[in-house]
Amino acid sequence: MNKNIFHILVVDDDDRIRELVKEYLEENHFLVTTAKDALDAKKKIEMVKFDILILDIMMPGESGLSLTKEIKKNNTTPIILLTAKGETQDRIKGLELGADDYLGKPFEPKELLLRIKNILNKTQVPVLPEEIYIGDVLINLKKLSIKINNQTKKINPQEEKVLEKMLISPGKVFSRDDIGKIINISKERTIDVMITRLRQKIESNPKNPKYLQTIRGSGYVLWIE
Amino acid sequence: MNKNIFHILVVDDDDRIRELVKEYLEENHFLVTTAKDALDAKKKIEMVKFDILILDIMMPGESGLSLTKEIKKNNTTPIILLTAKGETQDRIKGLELGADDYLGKPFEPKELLLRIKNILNKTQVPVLPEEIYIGDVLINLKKLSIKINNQTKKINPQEEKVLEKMLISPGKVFSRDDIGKIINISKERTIDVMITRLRQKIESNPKNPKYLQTIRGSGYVLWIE
DNA sequence: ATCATAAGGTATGGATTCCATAAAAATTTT
DNA sequence: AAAATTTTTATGGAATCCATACCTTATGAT
Repeated sequence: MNKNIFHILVVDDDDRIRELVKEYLEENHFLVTTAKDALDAKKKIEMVKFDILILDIMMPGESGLSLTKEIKKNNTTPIILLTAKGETQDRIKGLELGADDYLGKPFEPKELLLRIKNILNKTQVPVLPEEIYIGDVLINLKKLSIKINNQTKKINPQEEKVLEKMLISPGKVFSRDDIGKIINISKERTIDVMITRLRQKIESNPKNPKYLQTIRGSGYVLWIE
Repeated sequence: MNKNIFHILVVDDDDRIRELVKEYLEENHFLVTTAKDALDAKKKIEMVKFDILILDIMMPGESGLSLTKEIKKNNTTPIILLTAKGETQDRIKGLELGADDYLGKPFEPKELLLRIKNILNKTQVPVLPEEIYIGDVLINLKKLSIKINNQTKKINPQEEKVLEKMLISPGKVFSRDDIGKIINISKERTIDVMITRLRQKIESNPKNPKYLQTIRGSGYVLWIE
């Protein structure tokens, strides 16, 4: 029952907002699809089962409100509406039509995230604190820094991405393929190299790794404690 | 016009919630008063001008909805309602009666904080002392001066704005985008230049910054040990 | 135990992206 | 208009990325 990846559809005619939201949510471990108008959205909704829909109310063509009504007829997918600031009427209308929450533009991405989590019954979305200890290693994902034996090392963005995923699912074996998907690499050796580098940073004895271990034939695991 | 301390009234019949919210908001630099029912609340509203009211809908005696209606008659103070989970009707009713936002119980304190900040138009500025030491650097934001190695330098208004935000959230990574928003700039290089200048003022060795560090691929951090 | 082979580790290098900063140009303040 | 500040531009340099070649280690068949 525990789903790992939630799929969100973001519908907004403003390219900038669409991309911004997409990026932000992807950073936070959601799978994101976008649509630029109601028509586009409906097509995609037919094809894919989304976990949440985020609709802008003000759009050329069919409005978000109208779309909400239509969708809710035969679909219970939660909907969050984006409303222009101060448009109380829209908000009320939206809730009446079955929207589950609304957010006034302009909004903080973080706030959107909170509302999404709220709808998903909290806790389900993996959230990593900014600073994480594994054993005696202190990892700061935002600052891309790792403190070990009282010295601070830096990790690279790619390394961070992989490390982050592994931290979300410690103990899970990541195949090279899995890792390749995370950072868009296909060559196996390349992935090895990256693991090597990571080891040099998070292991006090990289040759004999304590945390980032190899599972021969399968891939790599992060062992925390 | 810049107010430093915002005063919030929390009205809830549940002692535990009242205290929890109070503590949390106080930690976040708000002044908090509580009331345990509508009557109590009205007394206090008469005596003090609050910046935000947080009302529980379900209370013995007069309900939060009724109280909202009453208050909004002769008062524009923003109101956030706390509604039981799933009580869509209450939410709609609340908004119709003039509430400014709602939050379903149970809620994350952090989320409440976000909504409060939203209502306060994000102007809420945590108070910084006029003079601040970071390491051996003495920063005076009002005077735009920086004392380092016994010599005093001047910072410019733009630089001050950015430095101030970073001082409020030391350790937080500011993307160029974040910084751009602070001083209304979009060109990335421009922001770099400004960071360079700031470094020349607050770092004893600007080429190898100790406080104002680059997070490649992400932005900049102020590191106050 | 030995060996052949499969699997994993790493040093190196070219291409690329990202950042620092000097210097000039534009703008605002005085 | 002089001075101060801010913005743009150009350039060099540094960090990161990906791939490849070569080396080392683990494993299982004999």
